[in-house]
Amino acid sequence: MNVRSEDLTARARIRDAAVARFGRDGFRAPVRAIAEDAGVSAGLVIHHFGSKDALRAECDAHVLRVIREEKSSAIAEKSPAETIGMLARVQEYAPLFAYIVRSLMDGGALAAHFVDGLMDDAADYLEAGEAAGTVRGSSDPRGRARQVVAAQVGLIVMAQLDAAAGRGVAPTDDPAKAIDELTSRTMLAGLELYTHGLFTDSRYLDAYRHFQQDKEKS
Amino acid sequence: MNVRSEDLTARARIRDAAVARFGRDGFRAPVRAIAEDAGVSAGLVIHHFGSKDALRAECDAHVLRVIREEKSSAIAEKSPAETIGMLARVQEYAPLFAYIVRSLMDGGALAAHFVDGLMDDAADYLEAGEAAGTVRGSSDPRGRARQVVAAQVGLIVMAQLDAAAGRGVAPTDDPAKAIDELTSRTMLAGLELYTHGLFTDSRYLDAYRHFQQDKEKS
DNA sequence: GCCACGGCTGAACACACGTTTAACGTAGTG
DNA sequence: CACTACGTTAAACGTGTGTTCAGCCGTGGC
Repeated sequence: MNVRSEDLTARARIRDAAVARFGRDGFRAPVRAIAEDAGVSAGLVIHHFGSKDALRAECDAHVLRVIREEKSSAIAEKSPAETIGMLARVQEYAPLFAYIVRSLMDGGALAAHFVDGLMDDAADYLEAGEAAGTVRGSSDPRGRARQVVAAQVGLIVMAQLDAAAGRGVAPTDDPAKAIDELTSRTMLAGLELYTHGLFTDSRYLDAYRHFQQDKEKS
Repeated sequence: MNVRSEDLTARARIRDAAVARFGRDGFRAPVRAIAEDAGVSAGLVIHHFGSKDALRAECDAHVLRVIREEKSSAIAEKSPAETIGMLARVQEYAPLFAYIVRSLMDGGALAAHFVDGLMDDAADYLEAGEAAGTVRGSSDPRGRARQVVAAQVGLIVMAQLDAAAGRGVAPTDDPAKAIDELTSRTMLAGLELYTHGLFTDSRYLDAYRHFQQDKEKS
């Protein structure tokens, strides 16, 4: 955690450099750039990992491992929003967050695992909320968890887009600042939405339920 | 719209082939593949557009143009969900949708414009709903629109991730089917969320409001 | 009929990468 | 000391890919 890069074995230094590079520049970042960051030759990178793809797989595994450690170390009373916010806020984890965002937008395997984890967390958290009486019941808890996580994922992707269009900070550049911008811009609306809902009555919901029933009959 | 590819000028054929290829395989698709799809040589692609990047810019412009036409031709009474659903359902527009999704995950400039458009639509739609009494008031209409669009964007991205992980259909492969899968899996939960909200009371919202007030004082 | 021109092609070029290879140095071991 | 093993490097290799080039072909104008 708090070891200096000098203390790490070359293999670990390459891995960390790769995570940082991939996070900042995306997965098209050249092996040579990663090697330079780690202070080694490009050949050594291949020597240790076999190929660039294998290096990326190792990065995936490493990121996933750190996430799991972080998760298990924190008692499971955190909300998914806090999980994300925490990951981004702690400056030490900024490279990890950037890497995850990249993986998200690349459609990588890690991203699928990551959102699965987010959904599990969200489902647990919502269930706990139900038990505590702060969260409403749902006829589709899994779908609701997906919905909640999707909103977070979408906000991150949109923040990345805004940054590419010259507005705001990219989550892959300065995760902490990006998350701050993001929450300050949508937190109020989001909480209002989650507190009062969007519609004034249940006619849309009823309409969909009837539509579903008709569908089953046919 | 309904012209056969034979009738199009080579330039237009290349453009259409590029949109389709980019949508299916992503922007790393080789120029030669696009050329082959269009039945021309790779050189001609460059001859007409100057460079691959310029070709992509042209594709962006074209997609944006078609979207605008489609939008203006439809009276502005459609919900954002319907806009997306319609885009994907109409099989003719499937390549466009795939292209947009790719642009979304690539962080392209088009994607930023596209979500801007979605947000404008959502804001209009919600405002109309407010006027009609079916949608609640909001203290941050813009933020709410962003929130609603983010949920949609997130669901699309997550569908793409699921497909990459071997679950479900990729929006870039079969947009119509992917959207169907997606709605069947989250529509009920989403409508419940938008109808009743997530929380049983306003304590989270109140807490955030107080937090904001305290922040302003200091 | 001939000329010019623009659409078009196939081959060649240039470059950026991932990967391979041969060699070097150094630490540990008999 | 010799020898092996391993971490490491610089240079070379091969390939995929964007782009350029020289020329072909058909069409319209004089």
